[in-house]
Amino acid sequence: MPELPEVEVIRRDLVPHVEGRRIRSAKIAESRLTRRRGSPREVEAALVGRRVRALRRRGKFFVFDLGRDSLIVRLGMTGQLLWWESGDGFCPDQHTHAQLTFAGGRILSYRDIRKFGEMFILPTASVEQTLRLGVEPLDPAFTPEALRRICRGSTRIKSLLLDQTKIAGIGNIYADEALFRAGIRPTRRAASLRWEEIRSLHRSIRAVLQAGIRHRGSSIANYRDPCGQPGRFVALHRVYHRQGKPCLSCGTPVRRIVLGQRGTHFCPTCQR
DNA sequence: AGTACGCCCTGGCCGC
DNA sequence: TGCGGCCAGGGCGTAC
Repeated sequence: MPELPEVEVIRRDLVPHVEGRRIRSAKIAESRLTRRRGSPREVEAALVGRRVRALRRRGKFFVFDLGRDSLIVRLGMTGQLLWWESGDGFCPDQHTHAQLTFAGGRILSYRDIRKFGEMFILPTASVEQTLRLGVEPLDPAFTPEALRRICRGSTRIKSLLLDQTKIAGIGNIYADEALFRAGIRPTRRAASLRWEEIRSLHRSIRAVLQAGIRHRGSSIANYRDPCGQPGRFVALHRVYHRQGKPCLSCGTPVRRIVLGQRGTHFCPTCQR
């Protein structure tokens, strides 16, 4: 399940390969991929012959800047971007739904078992307004004050962390991990957080995302980097998928509840 | 405005 | 061994 850290790791791995390189051919074999906007043929046509000027990230989205247009890719639950060339072992299978061949012959494949991901073209100038994403949590603009402004209303703090229009890039894993590190129960109403708790949560969000990047992401099931390698951060999870196991701080069994249709993990002793 | 629920989709797992 | 049924869950649409 790629969240901000996984997308950032993939982006950094791909930048030296794709930036400045021209797309020689494009094949999109699964029409579901382009469901948000355009058709596979239209997306292919917008890609062929274009040069990747920059590869950026916005929340959980990749933004391939092609000049006037940008290619937007979101991995959903099981999407993978794989960088390879013929002869190095990778073999496209029935889950490989798109393939971009770059000048020089190397290939960027999009593989996605559950097809929750998507791929579409936007005019570069309208990317920001179309994606409608909140603040980047690793950007200097994300201050404790900014978090406090977001923490309004009666929504539960975990649901708020998952709301991409408020903060971009946090998913289920990093939300649970950030709340544990901040000692805040996921069911707390956002507006009830005290200033000290907001500052602590702000620190925790940034720390957990940076740790995720440092350890090359969390591989629960399907996450792989562009070379097919899993991330290591899962070994450092303190609550996520640890239900029933002792809390690493106090020994209380980690509890799992469902909140906003999401599995939610927390320590009932450490998180108040 | 917040929350619940169904939908998309498939592999993995459980029970029989 | 095999098969039906359920579950995971990001984001979106719909309903209350």
